[in-house]
Amino acid sequence: MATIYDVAEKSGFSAATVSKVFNRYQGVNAKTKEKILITARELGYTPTQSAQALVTKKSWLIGVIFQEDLKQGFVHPHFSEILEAFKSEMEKAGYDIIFINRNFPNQNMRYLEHCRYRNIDGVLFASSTLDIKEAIAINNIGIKCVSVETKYPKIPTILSTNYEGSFEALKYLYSLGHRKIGYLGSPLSSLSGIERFEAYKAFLKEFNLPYDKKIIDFCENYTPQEELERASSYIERNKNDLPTAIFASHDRIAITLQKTLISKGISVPNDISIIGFDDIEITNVSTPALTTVKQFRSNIGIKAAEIMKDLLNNKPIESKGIFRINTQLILRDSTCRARII
Amino acid sequence: MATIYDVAEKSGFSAATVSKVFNRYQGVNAKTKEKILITARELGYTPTQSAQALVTKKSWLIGVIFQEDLKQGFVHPHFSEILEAFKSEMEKAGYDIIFINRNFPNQNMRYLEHCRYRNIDGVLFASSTLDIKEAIAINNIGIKCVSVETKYPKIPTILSTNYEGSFEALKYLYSLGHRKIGYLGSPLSSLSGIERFEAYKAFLKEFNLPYDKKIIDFCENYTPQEELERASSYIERNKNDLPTAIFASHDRIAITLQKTLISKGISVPNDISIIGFDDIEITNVSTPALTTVKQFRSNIGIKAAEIMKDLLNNKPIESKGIFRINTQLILRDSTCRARII
DNA sequence: ATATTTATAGAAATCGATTTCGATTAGATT
DNA sequence: AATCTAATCGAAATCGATTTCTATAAATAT
Repeated sequence: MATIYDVAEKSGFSAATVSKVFNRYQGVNAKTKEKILITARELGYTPTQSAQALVTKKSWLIGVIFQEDLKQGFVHPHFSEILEAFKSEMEKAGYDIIFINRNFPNQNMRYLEHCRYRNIDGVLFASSTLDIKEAIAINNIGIKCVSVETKYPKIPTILSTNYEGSFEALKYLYSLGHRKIGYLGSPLSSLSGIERFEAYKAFLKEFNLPYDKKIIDFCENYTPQEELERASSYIERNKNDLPTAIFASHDRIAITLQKTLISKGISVPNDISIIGFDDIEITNVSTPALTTVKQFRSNIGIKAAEIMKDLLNNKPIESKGIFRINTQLILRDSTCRARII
Repeated sequence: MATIYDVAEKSGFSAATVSKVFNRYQGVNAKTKEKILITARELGYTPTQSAQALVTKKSWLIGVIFQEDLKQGFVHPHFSEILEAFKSEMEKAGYDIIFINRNFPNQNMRYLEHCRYRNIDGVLFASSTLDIKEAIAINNIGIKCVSVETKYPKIPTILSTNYEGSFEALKYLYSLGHRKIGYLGSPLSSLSGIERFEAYKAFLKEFNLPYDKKIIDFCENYTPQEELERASSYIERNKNDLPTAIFASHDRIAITLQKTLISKGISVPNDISIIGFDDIEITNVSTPALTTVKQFRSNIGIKAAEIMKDLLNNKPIESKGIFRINTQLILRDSTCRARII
């Protein structure tokens, strides 16, 4: 592999001048520049990041800390789309994405160490299980941090309008005549889970509907197995007096609920209307297609990238708090007017 | 950030000795080692990869060249799962994954240059649109290469048993009494597409069935729009004399076909049986659930990682040809016995 | 013709590691 | 006590870039 010295020698100039050409300094003669560029091409020379990083202290690397616990990684229908948009935006600015993990063989490397090892410029948190202390530690050594889904102190976070989106969905059910509306939801350990449930409680209050524990349930984690069990037990518990509508606070459990209902001979939406949250791909494939609150995942990723770039360029950002991305209620076939009893 | 010299100074030893401790040399006194390790911990020292790479010529970085054209990236249901398994295996061995892209702002960087820039140790090709020349060029500068889906000269490739899997699916349809079996498929530009269609042709020959152009069609690319158009025109063209079964050579078009049929009042599987290929998540959500040939994506990724590790360790590998991963026919609800006419 | 700017290029130090090879020391052997 | 060995450690070169500051040459002004 050709180095800067090879280019210097062959072109007849010094390494310093070659470097200047590649870093677009002014003060290099046009002919010199051209000659250097030509020999660089001839030799197939590209500056090496490792060597650059040593002196510039910049790796042009953005770490992503991903939910490792679910073993889903890229396959996660929500995060993967956010990440794709984030990656694409950051790449346009010259950054590469790398995944920060903790399974280093030689040493018991934690996230922080991995960041140091790679000289990471910035980190995107896309995990709901990361220890707060670890996030703070990473932020504290000067690495620029942005988060999606989870809020850490002093780290800007992008979130959908969970509250407003949920409220709108519930009002829609109300407008269809539903008065007994159940809730089956995400773990309350996640911020989104909390916000969506807050909306449910506020909705009940505003419309003078009773808070009925029997028709409210939560998962404790995001595993499909548990979701299936919760959906089954939910139906079992209420089989004699089912709600006419259920707000399921994320799509996968909504679909599971819907399938379980149908398998028990309960019609969706005729017997019971269902609204989910997320608008992941399968909502369109399920029968009936699921009415849901769409999250604009690309926008979340793009916004995260914008903030990250501002941080990296030391531009002032609006706040270190929460940035909201709008949601949208998507009407499909899993909801209809409540039957008059 | 603490450097090796900080550790050296504070511990009272030289940088050379500190380095030896971190690189598990023999020939360092146990007490010395302990003292150095302790001060390293106190100072929060982690060796910096950029500096290591400069002398060791090893980046511990594996590049992934991904299908950029579809703009799907991580969201791709097939590649993302392969990639997840590959990444996980490589990380266990101490490598990090990075995405090789071609949109560098400062220079018109191509894949090869990006690899040089990052000093990549190995590359996984997971793209069906990469120019062969670019792949060869990367391989030629000594970067270890492995590919999935697409075969490049001298680069080991992992592929599912497309032929056998397709053949088995077709034989299954035959065993259900189907004699007029259509084919709606992937672009013939992809190796998988070719192999699946080869199986179809061989099947027709072996069972003495006619090759009927009217019930055979291919997409030219993988866009959902085109798939919808093809599915519609396929049905339109054959509406007076539909096949009793169709082998759709990837799941998404199978689902599209199925939905289109149902929307026209044609029952799946009663009027027409459908088998797909891939077993992506949505096959289970669609109604009826899709019978399909499952690809073991994790196994593909794991195998790719194994070969990559062997290459990186300069172990001899079995071949530079194609490694096959078995498929499995998954029976669901989109197939049934042909009606007796 | 001389003095003064202005452009341009390079010498050398530096970044943070690794690695070779020689120096030193302690321990064993005679 | 002298010699030899083995263990341990460090000086210094090196990797491939960047960046500062100085030197030189050319252009301009006096």
